[in-house]
Amino acid sequence: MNSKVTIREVAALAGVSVKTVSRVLNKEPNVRPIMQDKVNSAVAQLNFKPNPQARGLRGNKTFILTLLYSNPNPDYILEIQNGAMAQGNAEGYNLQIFPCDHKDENIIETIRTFLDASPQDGVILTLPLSDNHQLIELLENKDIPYTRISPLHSEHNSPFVGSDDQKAAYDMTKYLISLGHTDIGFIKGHPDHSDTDKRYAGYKQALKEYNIYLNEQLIKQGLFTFESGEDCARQLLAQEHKPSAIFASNDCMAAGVLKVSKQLNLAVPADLTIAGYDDTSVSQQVWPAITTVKQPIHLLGQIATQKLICKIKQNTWDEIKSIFECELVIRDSSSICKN
Amino acid sequence: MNSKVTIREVAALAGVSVKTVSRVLNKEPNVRPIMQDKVNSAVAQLNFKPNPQARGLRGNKTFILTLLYSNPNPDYILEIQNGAMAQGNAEGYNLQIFPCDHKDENIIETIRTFLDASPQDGVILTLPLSDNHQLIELLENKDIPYTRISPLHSEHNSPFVGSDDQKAAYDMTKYLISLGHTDIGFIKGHPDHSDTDKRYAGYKQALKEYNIYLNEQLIKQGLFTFESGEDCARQLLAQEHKPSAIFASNDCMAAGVLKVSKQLNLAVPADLTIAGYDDTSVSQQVWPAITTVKQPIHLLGQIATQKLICKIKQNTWDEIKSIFECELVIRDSSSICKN
DNA sequence: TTGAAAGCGCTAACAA
DNA sequence: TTGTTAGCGCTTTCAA
Repeated sequence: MNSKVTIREVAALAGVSVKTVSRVLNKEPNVRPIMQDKVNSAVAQLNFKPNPQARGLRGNKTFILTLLYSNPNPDYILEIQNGAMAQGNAEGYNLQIFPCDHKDENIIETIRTFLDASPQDGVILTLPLSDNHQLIELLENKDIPYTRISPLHSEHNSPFVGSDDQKAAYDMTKYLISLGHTDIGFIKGHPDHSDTDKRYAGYKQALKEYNIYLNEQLIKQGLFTFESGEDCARQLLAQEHKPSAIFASNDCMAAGVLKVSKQLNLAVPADLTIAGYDDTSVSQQVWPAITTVKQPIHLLGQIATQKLICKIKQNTWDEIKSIFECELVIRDSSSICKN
Repeated sequence: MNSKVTIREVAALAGVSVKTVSRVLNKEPNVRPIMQDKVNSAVAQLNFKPNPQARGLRGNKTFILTLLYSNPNPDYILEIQNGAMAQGNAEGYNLQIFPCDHKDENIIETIRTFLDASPQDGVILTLPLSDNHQLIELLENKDIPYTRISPLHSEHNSPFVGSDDQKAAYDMTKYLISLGHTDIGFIKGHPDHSDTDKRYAGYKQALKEYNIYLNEQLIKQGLFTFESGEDCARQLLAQEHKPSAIFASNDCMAAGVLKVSKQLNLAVPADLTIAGYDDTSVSQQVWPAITTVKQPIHLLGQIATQKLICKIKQNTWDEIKSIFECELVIRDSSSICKN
């Protein structure tokens, strides 16, 4: 399927041995500049592209990275994917995907089969797979390099990236407090996602800092789905002591809150301030648009990939972890508390 | 990175030649069942997985399919991707992705470079790339098998899949007419997408069938974006002769229409019926939820992949094209015309 | 600094 | 029906 030019033809045209061509291609030392020029011009003239399969076969490399995901949020995944692709491509790697279902009991076996059948140089894990211990053990046992995006803990000295969810949730809560809200409902995310705890921690931290009593009645357990957002909102708004603001752990759930508010004839933001998390398209496309937190998702995908490639090549020293700041995106669903 | 067991070890354990192992692995004829059993048990015992790279190098195959996309709709892409993955995986192929930007002037060069550097067995094209003639020529010249999803025309006898957009838009328009609407605004999609024309044709077809005059004032050119939906809605609703229903060519734009209606204090669906297209998450997460058209996206990805693999293997005869029906998803944004 | 030859794991061609 | 041998395109010995 690829161009038919081989290293032998390049060598012939350049008047050198194949090994010299190989050396130039791989930027190995100990080649005289004159030779390099000869080779480079032959390469250019023939439009030669080394065959990655052959390279891989010999060197046990594939130049393929795999993104493993099991996440219902397409905006998130696609942005991670694009970030990973951008970085990988820049460094000569291609990106393979493997969608899986983290609720599947046999997920580990499925992934094991996949890994056995599809050689790759490394794997990128997204939530909630980043926190799957069995999966991590599998990768460790198989000695496959991997990076994780937004895991809860560091493990086995493997590189990871994340965004400072706790700080972002803290900032958002502080922002809501600055608007005069003190009865701030909070909808937690899915218990399987480590993000859930970090966001909740940020919320608590802000309340504590401002000496606001943590009212358990205002905390509801969501599942990151629209429906769970609705349910929690109904519970929160049915209580005697209603919150004047609700901070949902993601945009989907915030959209659910918005729907319920409208059904209950609560004006947003006049009667109820709503905040979400993730800055997904839905947060912009509802009305009023939802105030939210924007994670640097593209960057997470990019840096995760960079770290992975570093680990694969083992040739440059790299920080094991990188945590990035999020930013608040203030939209129309939040305003000063009228009480 | 893969298991270290080679075909030679299997041959040794089974007491046969490597070629016989190879024959069994590839299900070639002319091997006695006794031999097959020997080989199979040795394979199982050693947990042998043939190395795809080596296989590929010899047979000039990679068992990798590439999904080329340049589409701002993450819900759509991810669903295509999952469908393609499901099918590919079932047939022993892996899926690689290559996101690109169809507005980039150098897109063809970018793709050419990618194709040269990354061997693959075939390529899947999504809109709007499915209609890019230069790209198709490139693939034809390089003799790389490809399938296209939802292209406007058939070309070079290459397989494609699509959904019957015209019929779906026709059905939706008919449904709106059945509710008593006659002044039905229509917001077209991006002119670069072939879907745009098909959906518009369906709209016109229904009007014609019901002898409803096609009022050019009610037709607006959108761009598939939320903002363009807003703009078109503002134009439509500022006119003296307002539509009682608006059919937007996708959900994003329909969400824009919904926003504008609310800003203009028009109740939906009481004062204005809204319909979208695509059944993306936003259509479910706004309130009221938007009546829309659901394409069998997963299936499109799946069948496109199936056809591609057929073409690669050239061993089974397969219909060059498959067109699937869409279904209407009636939600809360549509109701009987009160006039 | 350069090159010849061996071989990565597999399959195609040919021979037995 | 089965096995032997060559070689896919590249990189890695190891020798010059």
